[in-house]
Amino acid sequence: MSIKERRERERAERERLIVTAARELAEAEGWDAVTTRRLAAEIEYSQPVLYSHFKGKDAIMVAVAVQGFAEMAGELRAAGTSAPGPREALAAVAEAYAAFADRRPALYDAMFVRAVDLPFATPEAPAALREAFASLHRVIEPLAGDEDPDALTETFWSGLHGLITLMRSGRLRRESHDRRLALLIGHFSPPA
Amino acid sequence: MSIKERRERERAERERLIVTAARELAEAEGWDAVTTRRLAAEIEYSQPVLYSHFKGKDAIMVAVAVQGFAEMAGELRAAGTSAPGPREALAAVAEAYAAFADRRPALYDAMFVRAVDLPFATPEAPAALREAFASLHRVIEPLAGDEDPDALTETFWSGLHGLITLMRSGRLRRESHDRRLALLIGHFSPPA
DNA sequence: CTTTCATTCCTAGCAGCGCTAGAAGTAGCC
DNA sequence: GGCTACTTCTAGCGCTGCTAGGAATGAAAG
Repeated sequence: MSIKERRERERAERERLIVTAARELAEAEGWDAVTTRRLAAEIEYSQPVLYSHFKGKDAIMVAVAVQGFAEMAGELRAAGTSAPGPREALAAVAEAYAAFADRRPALYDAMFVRAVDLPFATPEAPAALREAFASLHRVIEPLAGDEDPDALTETFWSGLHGLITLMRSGRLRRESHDRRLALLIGHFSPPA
Repeated sequence: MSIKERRERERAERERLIVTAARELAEAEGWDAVTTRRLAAEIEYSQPVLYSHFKGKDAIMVAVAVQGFAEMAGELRAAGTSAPGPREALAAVAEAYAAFADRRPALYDAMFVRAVDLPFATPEAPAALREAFASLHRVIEPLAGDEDPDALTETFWSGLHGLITLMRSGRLRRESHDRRLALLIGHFSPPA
């Protein structure tokens, strides 16, 4: 049995290598630069090897996205707990979200813009994704009043996502990002 | 001179034909189906003809997007004027925006998701685009209070855009769209 | 009416893409 | 050492956006 185990270990190792290479290539040059040929060269195997691990290029992007969810969940969680009041907590999590998107644009793309073969608003969604959403939910809920906390969280999230994607595509000026973010936060916080 | 004029007229006609064909193909089957070969076949000319009118495929998408801005501007303007109060006006325009995006997903994509070779937050932006934005601005301004109306409009717009894109990519459940939209509107309206 | 010339347009092809069939090589087992 | 099963590679398919170079067209000149 030990031979088989070793092989499975090596296989898993190579799978990690693929995901890491894809992520690094995407972060360095964008997802358009991540072609199956480039990726194969990077891991020093031939192209078809990729397809013995993943169904296709999209599946590789999904794997990268899942890594991203885990990281984001950690950062949002940290941001949410170290705040004095509910209003500050919301601001901290929102800013952490925006900072993550800004620091890891390619990762954010894989998570929220490109890959779609991923269950989102269901219990089958990846645990890390549900956890990241929960961090948002946790800081929204105390401010929900008589409103539906789930829908409110989704709405606030949409606001963040819109700010980020429109800014990144050059449709919103970067200079006024902080002002817009503050406005969004303000409009989802109690009236002072 | 008349011969040259006739030719220019025919050329302009063919250019319209290209844009229309691209738009119809995109709306029927999505932008992935709009290949230069498909498009050339649709207008019954060879591929290179497209490149004598447009720099590339992206430029064709930009032309389609500009058409979209004009239509959206008209619809938003109409929605904004036929409302009794400022709160209702905001709701009407927001719903018109969401309805447009829902009815013409491919067009919305060209306008706000894909094509990027287009000046946005500057005076050089297409007139129709600035007009569409102005319709949003017009209904936000009365509700701005002491806040910056420009930044507030951009923030509200981001909220709409986020709702739409996240829903369309399957990341938000369609059933609760109305509830989210109402929450967004409510949080940018006076406290009752 | 024919020839010249400029313009328009098409055929053919390049380099790249995601993906896959089938051959070649490698490793474990008897 | 020889057989078997698995792994990995080479080669290629059909597609993409885009372009060079030649063929056809039609207006102007003799």
